[in-house]
Amino acid sequence: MNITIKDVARLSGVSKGTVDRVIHNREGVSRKSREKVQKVIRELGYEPNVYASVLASRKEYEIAVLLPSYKSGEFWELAEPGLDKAAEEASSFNISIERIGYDQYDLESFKAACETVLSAKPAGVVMAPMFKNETAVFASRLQEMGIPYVFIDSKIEQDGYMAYYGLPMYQSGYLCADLLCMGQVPSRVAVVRIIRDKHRQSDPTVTRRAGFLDYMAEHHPDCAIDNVFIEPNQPGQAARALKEYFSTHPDTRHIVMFNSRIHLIVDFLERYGLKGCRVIGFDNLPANISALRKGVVDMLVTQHLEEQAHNAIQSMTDYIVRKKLPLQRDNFMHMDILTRYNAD
Amino acid sequence: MNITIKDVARLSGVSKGTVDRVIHNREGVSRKSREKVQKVIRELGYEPNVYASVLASRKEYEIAVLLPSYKSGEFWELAEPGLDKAAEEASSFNISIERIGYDQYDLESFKAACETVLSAKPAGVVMAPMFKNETAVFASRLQEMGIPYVFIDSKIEQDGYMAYYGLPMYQSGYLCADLLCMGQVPSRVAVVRIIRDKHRQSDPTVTRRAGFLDYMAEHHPDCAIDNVFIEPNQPGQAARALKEYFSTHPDTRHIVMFNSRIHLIVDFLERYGLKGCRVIGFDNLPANISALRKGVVDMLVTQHLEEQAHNAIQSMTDYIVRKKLPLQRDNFMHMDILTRYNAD
DNA sequence: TTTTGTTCCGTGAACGTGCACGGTAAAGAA
DNA sequence: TTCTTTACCGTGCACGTTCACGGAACAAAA
Repeated sequence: MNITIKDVARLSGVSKGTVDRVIHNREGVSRKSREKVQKVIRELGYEPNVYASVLASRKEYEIAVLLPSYKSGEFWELAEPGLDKAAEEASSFNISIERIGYDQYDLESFKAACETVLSAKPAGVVMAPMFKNETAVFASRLQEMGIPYVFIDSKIEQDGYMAYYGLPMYQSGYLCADLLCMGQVPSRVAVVRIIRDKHRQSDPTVTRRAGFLDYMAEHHPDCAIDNVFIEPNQPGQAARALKEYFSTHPDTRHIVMFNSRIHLIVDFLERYGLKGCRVIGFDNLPANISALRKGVVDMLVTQHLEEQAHNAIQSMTDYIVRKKLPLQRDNFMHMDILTRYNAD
Repeated sequence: MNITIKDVARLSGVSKGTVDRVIHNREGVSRKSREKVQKVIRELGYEPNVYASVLASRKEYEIAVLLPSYKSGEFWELAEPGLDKAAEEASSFNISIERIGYDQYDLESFKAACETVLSAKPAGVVMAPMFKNETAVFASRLQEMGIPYVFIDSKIEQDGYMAYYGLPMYQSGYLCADLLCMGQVPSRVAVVRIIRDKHRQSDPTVTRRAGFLDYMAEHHPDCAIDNVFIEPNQPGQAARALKEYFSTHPDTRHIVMFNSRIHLIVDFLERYGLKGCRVIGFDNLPANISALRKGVVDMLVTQHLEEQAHNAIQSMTDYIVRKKLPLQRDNFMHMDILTRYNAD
């Protein structure tokens, strides 16, 4: 039924050992034999049996996953289920998943994490580029060592990555603006931002905000866009900042936040009781979902981080096991709109 | 490293042949040996190596997929990518996917398809129940023959199915109503329906409509709900029916359709040029997406049919290969909201 | 007693691949 | 000539299963 290495060997007039050498690009084969074998492989459309291969080779591989560490309920936790699932699938190929975390606000910790990864000499790396420059440096070092890597969430403008799985950030901002304006065109929008993010070099939310602002400029150029800065680590500060803002702009009825922390302002919204207010945030954190259910937040635009992680690792195992590159290098995944009625 | 059948055999004081017999519930093992082996397997946490197993067994399995046949661009075509993907994954386990189509409006063709499936004696069946009663009959016959089956899209109230992958129909109607009313509360809504569907016994859209009507009754009891019936096979008839409706109700500004055919009314909408109209439909057919892009349709509530198909087959192969039942029997998958800005 | 049957169980050859090992032939060196 | 080196290549075991085959032990029948 299926073509085996033996068939290839027979038709090439060599032994399966030689065919094996050709398949794995090992030395010890004459030019003539190599070409003949390659020809037969092409003609027969021979594909090695992955399972026999895994069974026979006792090699163990390691994929390093380099993502920001997180506290429970934070954005990056959403990747966890995808990593788990992928880890289970990969384990049957003798591939293990090694997770390395770092503080996404501390460049030094990122550098240290990179060193850890490099010294482990993994078979592949999955990462999210939080620091633009340092990621570029790290990427080129990986390339030198011949280690393939894939990006998730966002990517840096650079060649050499094997794949990218993420969502179109710009469009997500654009979409958010469209949803915000649906049915009731605002005259004034409050954009709540995190102070610490003001000076970050590479923040996906920057692109997202650009999409938002472009939509507003195109469709509702007269609408005023106000920034309200809050401090995530000081509970209560957010409420105060917002209270101050609303005391000077009592007619604002539209609020957005471009990062995953819309839940930080639910306390304020609940207590202050702004009615008829439309609130839109991003990402399906448990806290955000419950705000949605309560009706404090109207909509969430979400991505499937767990799917991104899963696909990333899957493409990596596919490469390790059968040297197959993914069909597309850049994979933009769909974004979902969540309301209280489809938050499940 | 890993526990093999040999380890189990050694510790049970029998040969690997006997262990194999125990694992596969074959006869020819004394009660004593069987219990001893089972005990050792439990204690060691032994799990058979799937790949060695597939390699050694030259058995071929077949999964029958029983879905309505479709023309290009119709709803059921959306399952195709998921079936393809699953077929490829399954093929490495010597499992092939056999697709059997039937006319979803013709009971006899469904019965014939069922017979085809039964006579093929597949290892498992994946199906969508279009005809309630006949599906129940078919299901019980499968059960007699010991063939497991899973439902996608919708299910019948009956025990014995292995799994179900679908979306919460009722909630999707509820959600649709919420989206329709967002920002601009309607006084009158036009529900466009297919004449042929009026007398169907089991139509998912019935449940969907119920969710919609409940929402409207709860939130906007004064809103009028009008039915407009159209005939899908007579192009032009839809436009005429709608024109007639709008001549008597010129103030209607909200239109919904609960099946996947919102694209049938784009011609009318474009030509008639109703402005400020909010139009919501279901399912991401290419024609619907393009209507979304054109701005004729405002929103689509969609399910991931291809994911449902994929999961269904995957759970079936998992059962065939390693006798593992899915974690959950009923799997409600998420519904997406699509606007022109996240239709990708 | 021998024969036949039954129940239980072990043996060993596959499945398709990877890889260590060793062997052969040709060419060059002594 | 004989020995060494080099380049190439085949052989055979291992991976963890499955399953056909046949053997052992015992009981029942002749």
